[in-house]
Amino acid sequence: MAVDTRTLNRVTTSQTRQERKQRTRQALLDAASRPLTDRTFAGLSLREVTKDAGIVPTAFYRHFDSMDDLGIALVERAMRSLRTMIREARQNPATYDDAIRASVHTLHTHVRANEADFRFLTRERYSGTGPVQAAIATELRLFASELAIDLGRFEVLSTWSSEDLRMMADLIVTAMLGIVMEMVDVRSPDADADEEIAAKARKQLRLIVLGVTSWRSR
Amino acid sequence: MAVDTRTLNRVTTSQTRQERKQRTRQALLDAASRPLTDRTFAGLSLREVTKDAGIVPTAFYRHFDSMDDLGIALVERAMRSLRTMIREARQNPATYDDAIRASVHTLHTHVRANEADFRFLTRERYSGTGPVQAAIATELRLFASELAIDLGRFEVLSTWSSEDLRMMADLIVTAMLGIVMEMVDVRSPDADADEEIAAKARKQLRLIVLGVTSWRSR
DNA sequence: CTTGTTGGTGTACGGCTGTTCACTCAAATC
DNA sequence: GATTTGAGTGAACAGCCGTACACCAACAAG
Repeated sequence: MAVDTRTLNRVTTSQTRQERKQRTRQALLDAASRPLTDRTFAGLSLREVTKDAGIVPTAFYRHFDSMDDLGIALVERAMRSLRTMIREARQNPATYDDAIRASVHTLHTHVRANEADFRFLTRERYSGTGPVQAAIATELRLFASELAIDLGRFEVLSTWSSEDLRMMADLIVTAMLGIVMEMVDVRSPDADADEEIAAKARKQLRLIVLGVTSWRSR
Repeated sequence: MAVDTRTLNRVTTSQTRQERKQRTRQALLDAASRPLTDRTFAGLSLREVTKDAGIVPTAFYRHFDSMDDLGIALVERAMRSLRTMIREARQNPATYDDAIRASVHTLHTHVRANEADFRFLTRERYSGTGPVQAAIATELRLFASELAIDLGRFEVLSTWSSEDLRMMADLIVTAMLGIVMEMVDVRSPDADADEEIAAKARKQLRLIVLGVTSWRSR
């Protein structure tokens, strides 16, 4: 279970100081990620994390100021997953129905490939107040803004006010985060259950997009 | 800050045993509710709650088997708030646009009147695994089912499959829980900010409803 | 080759945690 | 009026928590 970094470091000779430090830093992040499947970040203890990372509690401070500091590092890592996904989804600006199909497929693939990151984001998003939640809120707001800009590029939406575009983007983000939660909370994820959730996602997006076509602003 | 139940009980003479027990039970629930503004339920300790309730830690077990048990009692209390709201909203089966306006108004009023309950529900909903989250998930699923049935009574939706109705109900519930989160997370809630959020809620619902009118199932 | 830097160690502390146990004493029951 | 019941008490426990401190040993820089 617990990775013995000391042994690991001893056998792998001739590594620069920076390499070693980065390696244990990663070990700390990994050790913190693992239990988040069934517990909140707030429920982690510094001692537990350091033990799993294979270092002594006091050595923690060589890498992070506090657990909150580590938490923010986790947010950044998870957001990198999300941004990678968005970049891929942005590649194919097809028609609406194609875009929906492609987007949901991209979402599904990335969520399954980076379950831990997405679970972390969606779970921690609402869990009370704290630096971690603040960081997530900021990133997600930024993300919704970018989506609003993307939406504005569609012809039907070219006349919409930025406020309305933002409203629509928020609805989409909220709905899709709900979908992510469902995917990530399935106990034994099989292809059938996944397809069912994906179908639901497509329908919800289709419902929203259909609303757009018959929208008359104010 | 901390209510001294002992003193309180001493001055108020001649109370039956049941009354006294219920009174401290309530004190425990209240003491548990208070810190939930800025912390997760999982972050509460038995000792802290009993201290705030004015009893000794060991007396806790006279009322609840565990903190999780208390948590479930909190869920039940919060769901009573939600159900009261729904019952009121169900009273006025007006046309779509009126229904949206009335529903959002009802939502806004009840959330502001029972902030603690709604904050608890929306916050705890996603926070990891546990009996509390399971209880919330069950109640919310039940709630979405009822909404799906209500939706089916509208003429435009009479031909929809129950599966599609459920999909739509889930979208509405998710979107409105997002709205509740926004309301409940505003630091200093003034009328203007509230109206802005309410306007957003109305638009999102309108967008969804508009989608319905131009929906062609499969 | 010497010296300074630094990631990791081990001990120790005070404080908080859930739970046990034997107890009191007032209300409820007989 | 005597007896039972049960909510609340208070001391004690083993265990975990974050963090301060002095120390070591290996790498980096001079």
